[in-house]
Amino acid sequence: MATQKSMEKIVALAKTRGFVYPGSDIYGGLANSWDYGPLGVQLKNNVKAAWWKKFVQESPYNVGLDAAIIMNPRTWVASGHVGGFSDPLIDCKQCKARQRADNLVEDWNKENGVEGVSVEGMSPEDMVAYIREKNIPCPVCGGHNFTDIRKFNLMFKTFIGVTEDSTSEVYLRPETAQGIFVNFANVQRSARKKIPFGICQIGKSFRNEITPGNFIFRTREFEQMELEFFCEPGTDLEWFDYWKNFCHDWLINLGIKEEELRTRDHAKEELAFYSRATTDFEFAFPFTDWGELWGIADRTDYDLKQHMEFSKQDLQYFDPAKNEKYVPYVIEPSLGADRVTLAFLCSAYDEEKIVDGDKEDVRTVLHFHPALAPIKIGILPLSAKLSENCDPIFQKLSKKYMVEFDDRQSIGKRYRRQDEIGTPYCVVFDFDSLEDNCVTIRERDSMKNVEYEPGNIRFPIDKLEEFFEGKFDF
RNA sequence: GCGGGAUUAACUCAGUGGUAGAGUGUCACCUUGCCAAGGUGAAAGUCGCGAGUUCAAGUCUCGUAUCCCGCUCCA
Repeated sequence: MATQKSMEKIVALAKTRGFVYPGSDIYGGLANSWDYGPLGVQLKNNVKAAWWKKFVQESPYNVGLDAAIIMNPRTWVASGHVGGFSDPLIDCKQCKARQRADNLVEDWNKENGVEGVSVEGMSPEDMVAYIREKNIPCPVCGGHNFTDIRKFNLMFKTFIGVTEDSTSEVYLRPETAQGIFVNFANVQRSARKKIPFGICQIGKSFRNEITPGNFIFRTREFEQMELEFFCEPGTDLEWFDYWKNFCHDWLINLGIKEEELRTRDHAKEELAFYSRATTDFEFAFPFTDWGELWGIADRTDYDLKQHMEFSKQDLQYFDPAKNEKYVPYVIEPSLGADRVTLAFLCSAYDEEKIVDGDKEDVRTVLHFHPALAPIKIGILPLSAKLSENCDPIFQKLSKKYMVEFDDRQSIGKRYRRQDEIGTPYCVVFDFDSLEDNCVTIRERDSMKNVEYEPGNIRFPIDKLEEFFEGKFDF
């Protein structure tokens, strides 16, 4: 019987066991920055490797890319981030509520049946003037006393070169996607790809979010795993469904449960300006009902067309079969590496009640898919007297797997510790091992010893590599 | 940016003006022969920071920093 999981417990476990620490901890932290500890980096690397394997290595369509974080600033003009990646925020002086001025105007227009007035073209000054002119009230308290509009650009700015003059101003990328779009022609040509094909990238992105939070769910510095899949216009909706299913299967095969996952199609009004269709996979995070996990968007030919216009380069694809040129459509499944790592952590977390006679006990266990488990095998001598006998086993297995040796305290306590960090197998060297050169292998999920052959739980030490072969594949 | 809360050992917290505490964890030694919490001992805190009041401040006052939660927002 599982007890309830809570974010506090998961965050506490993450810190005590070394998955995730608060960033800059000894200086009192830095808001919403987090550092991955020894187990966390393993876990996240495993998540990224599992994604790369399915989306690049095993894919007949996709290839990989690793583009620079700092790009030519004109990229962000073309993509619309310089102009549009900021929110015009306005505060009500009376009740202190903050809202987006454009939403305020739009909502008021809709309610009052005003048509033909587009907020899109308004400058912040225009919006303030419009709000004053129409006497638009604060939707929270009804007041009319607003501050001026402040624009928060969500892109981090920095400077190239040693002097901070505006000619060398650059941005940290707010999404990895643009690094793919600007390399579309390079990749297509050099990898000799025919449409349909995709380009995958894992990398850091930076957004000056107004409100980050919820542990590593939303941070200002985060890692994305994105695929931009280029296809012929008109086939985009088919491919949209194809990748939707592909993403779904990836999550399920790695242990996310169906009931923790749902899809949500964006309504027409909600769609970003570049998108024709968007579906989110949402995960049942403990801190909220559902949180966005994986956004799959049909970006049409918007991005490539923008870059064609701003760079004056021809990014059309020549289809030799049809003997025609076109700008491909793009399907973009975009996944946050930190976010999905958190989802796997939450999904794996469990507290099991163990009843043994009149003794009752709770075991905290992370039921990671073996491919994701940070430590694959715990190597445990039954008694500390046998520690040295484990050396050859450690040497052999550590060549292939991330293993951990532990001889502290009682064997039961060590099993619990390995359960708590999600180690799927423990190899135990006992006193009989000295005689028969065999060990027992204990399995995390069953808490039972694995049988080598029916009726026999003793494993020859020289057969261990054979046993573990393929056990951690995905 | 606004509002609220918090800040004492690695963690969770107790401590209402008079010598800095507990549990868990960690480490050492012993014990432990297959599913945690047996023994002995140890390390570990200028009580977020700075002023003030007082014979005396973790405790009262003021300021300040940081974190957390909520709101606005999320390409």
